[in-house]
Amino acid sequence: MRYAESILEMIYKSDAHMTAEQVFLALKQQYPSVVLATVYNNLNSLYQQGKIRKISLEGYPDRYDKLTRHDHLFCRRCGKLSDIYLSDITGELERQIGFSIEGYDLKIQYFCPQCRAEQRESNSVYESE
Amino acid sequence: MRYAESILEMIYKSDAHMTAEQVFLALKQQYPSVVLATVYNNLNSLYQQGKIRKISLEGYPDRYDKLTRHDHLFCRRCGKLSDIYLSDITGELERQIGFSIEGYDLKIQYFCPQCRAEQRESNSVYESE
DNA sequence: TCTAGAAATAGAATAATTCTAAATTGGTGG
DNA sequence: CCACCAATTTAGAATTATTCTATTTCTAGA
Repeated sequence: MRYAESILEMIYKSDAHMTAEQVFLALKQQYPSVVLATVYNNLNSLYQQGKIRKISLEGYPDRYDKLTRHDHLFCRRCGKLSDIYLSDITGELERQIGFSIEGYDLKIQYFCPQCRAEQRESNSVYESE
Repeated sequence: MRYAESILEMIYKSDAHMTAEQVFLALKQQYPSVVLATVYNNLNSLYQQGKIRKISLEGYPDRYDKLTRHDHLFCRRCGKLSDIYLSDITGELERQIGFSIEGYDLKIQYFCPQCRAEQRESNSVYESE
């Protein structure tokens, strides 16, 4: 795992929700010989060890994220993902469920301001269902 | 949208978190001429109209689900997805965030009892990190 | 009945991810 | 210092899910 440390650091320093491809491109700057499959190997291994998060978004490639507690806003229209810091509900969940959990992903669906505006526009012309 | 009603009904009657492929196979029983692309078209259109949920799981194809409020338990090891009924926190989220949302997906990561057992087994032989 | 628009079909294309096999690396004991 | 082993990386093929394009079929209204 020659690259695991660099990848981990990269993910923790950024809040860009990087895809494997993006991690690959960034890593390539430092290690030009690295290939995409290696990045996938490393990311999967880090994920399995529970050192990073993996975020699946419908219609977009998987993204990797730090474990640092935070939640996500996901725009249903343009797919934009942003961080939002809400209080940690792990304890509450465990109490309700009755056993311990590894964590949770809270993805809040909304329409970002921009998409909201564009939607209003199109509605004013044709009244869609 | 000849099939939209059937698909919607199928999703609402089942709690199997069906993939597009599974919906396709089930629909084929009734309409042998239907093709997978049509199922994708219908599912996407239903999703865009906000009539069904789409669940993305890392490493598995997308699944479709009813809107009926419920949350998910996702086994980090075997990928099994099960429903869990926790109280609706939409109002609370909106209050914390300050604007209205379309909904939310709460995916709780855990190790299911079976995987928990298997993990204990392997740990008893080799102490892994 | 004719026409237009919407949806379905067929199958090719794309994109993300995994897999396989071979080469490389790093560490260990002789 | 060398040989060996296991783990990792590399290269590129393969797989899988999903979308796209072009063509055909369907349906409702003129």
